[in-house]
Amino acid sequence: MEHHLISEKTVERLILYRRILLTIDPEKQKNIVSHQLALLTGVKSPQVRRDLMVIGYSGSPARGYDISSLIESIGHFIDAPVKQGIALAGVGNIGRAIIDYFKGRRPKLDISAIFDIDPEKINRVLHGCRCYHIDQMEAIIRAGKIHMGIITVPADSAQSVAEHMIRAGVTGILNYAPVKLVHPENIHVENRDITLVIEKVAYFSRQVR
Amino acid sequence: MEHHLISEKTVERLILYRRILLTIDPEKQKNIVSHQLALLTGVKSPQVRRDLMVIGYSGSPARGYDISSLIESIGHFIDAPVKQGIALAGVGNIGRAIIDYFKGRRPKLDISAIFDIDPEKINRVLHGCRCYHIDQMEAIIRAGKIHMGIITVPADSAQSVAEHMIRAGVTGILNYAPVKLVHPENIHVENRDITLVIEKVAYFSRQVR
DNA sequence: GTAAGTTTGTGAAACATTTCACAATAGTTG
DNA sequence: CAACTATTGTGAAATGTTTCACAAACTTAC
Ligand SMILES: NC(=O)c1ccc[n+]([C@@H]2O[C@H](COP(=O)([O-])OP(=O)(O)OC[C@H]3O[C@@H](n4cnc5c(N)ncnc54)[C@H](O)[C@@H]3O)[C@@H](O)[C@H]2O)c1
Ligand SMILES: NC(=O)c1ccc[n+]([C@@H]2O[C@H](COP(=O)([O-])OP(=O)(O)OC[C@H]3O[C@@H](n4cnc5c(N)ncnc54)[C@H](O)[C@@H]3O)[C@@H](O)[C@H]2O)c1
Repeated sequence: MEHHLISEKTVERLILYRRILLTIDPEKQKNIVSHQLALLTGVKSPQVRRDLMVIGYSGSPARGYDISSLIESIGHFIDAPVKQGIALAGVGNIGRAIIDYFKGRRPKLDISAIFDIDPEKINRVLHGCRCYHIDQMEAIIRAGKIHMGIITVPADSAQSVAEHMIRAGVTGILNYAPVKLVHPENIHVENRDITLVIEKVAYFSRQVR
Repeated sequence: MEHHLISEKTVERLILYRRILLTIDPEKQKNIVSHQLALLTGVKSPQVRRDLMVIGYSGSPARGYDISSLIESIGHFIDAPVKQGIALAGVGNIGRAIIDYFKGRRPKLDISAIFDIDPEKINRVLHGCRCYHIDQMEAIIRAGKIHMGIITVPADSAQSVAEHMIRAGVTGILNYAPVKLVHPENIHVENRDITLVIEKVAYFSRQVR
């Protein structure tokens, strides 16, 4: 299978398509046409067709796409072949919200190791996940063959936590701290800076009027 | 003033530039060259220059940009002329994390009205903000001339909450619920879907190896 | 005061992504 | 089974974004 030249945007949309397709009752509807999937996801229909072309999925003219096999094809493309563990550092407000919310939501992904420095949290089990001291992180990530990390520590610890994660073999990081992480360019880093996005939406809310 | 043709990406970067510039001690450094700002923010230097060109800010050859006047120029461009109120609906895990975290962080932006349906929360003051029943939202948004909303309610209430917000005059929405909101196209909607971004980073973490 | 050394500002090129538009194709109907 | 309809798959165009590359401009040093 040949997936390297696929854009981030396409990956995001594929994930979105699957999410929407999963909400459709398979008893009620077996097929979907590009125009309807477009409507449900807020993209244009040629875009939907192009994205599905990218993963080599073919529909049928005049009948559209078979929902269940499309879900499966997207899964083949997007999902890990086996369950993939995720490490999370910083069990504070957002850290806890994410752990709580994400638990059990994607069958192939699991926040399987969480870390903090607060003695109150260490060794306690939160949402079914035991919290370890950050000093144990490298060893546990290595042992668990974990390749993705979520950073929800305060800004001034984020770079150091990222370096430990990368040293232990993490290749994808989701960073909630409002700092630009310095990292090797082969590491995928996604920043979710809440202050930044609030400012952005505030800006556009004023342009619109 | 002429700002309509400015791209979302440029706006995001401008906000980022300002954030970084604000961390520089004005006693120690008065000027900055595009190359350094690029390094600190992780973009390329021609991109920095182009972005500043877009807002009509000029530097000086051989000396770069004056940090304090650049901060001010970005502020002129990005910030509301007066303090702008923000409404937040759904005072649960992420809702509370955002309220708590954002309080006082941007001088021109204030989460000034929060809403829920849980009787335990209504009329209580959380992080200095009184929580009202969602039924009062339209009236309060209208009265407060609020133009931006944050949605952190469960997925099945998100569309209805969005419609109330829009009806009351909101033109920009930051949506954390994992649903595609249906909305008039002049409304700016930004989706922050945590499950989606976790899946995305997990995907790329596997491509990288 | 001029030469050397930087850095900006920006047209133009390169690259990326989206959208158009239509031939090919499958299904449906009489 | 032929005509009609609807939808796919996809080259090509359009649009959007980033990067290059270099003249013009300012600073510094001698
Ligand atoms: N809450 C939000 O909505 C929000 C929004 C934007 C950004 N952020 C960012 O996310 C991060 C966390 O925010 P929060 O509100 O959850 O903060 P928080 O203070 O509630 O949680 C931080 C947690 O990290 C732990 N910690 C501190 N240093 C650590 C280290 N070196 N290693 C491991 N754990 C460590 C603390 O003990 C605490 O449990 C911060 O960087 C913050 O800027 C939060
Ligand atoms: N916690 C996360 O990390 C996370 C991640 C991704 C998405 N989300 C999404 O964010 C939303 C909130 O998540 P959460 O974890 O904070 O959930 P939560 O259950 O902790 O909070 C939801 C809050 O909304 C209130 N609410 C319910 N219906 C309402 C209505 N009609 N009007 C106003 N308030 C109402 C509830 O009383 C509760 O206080 C959900 O849509 C969830 O899917 C959360």
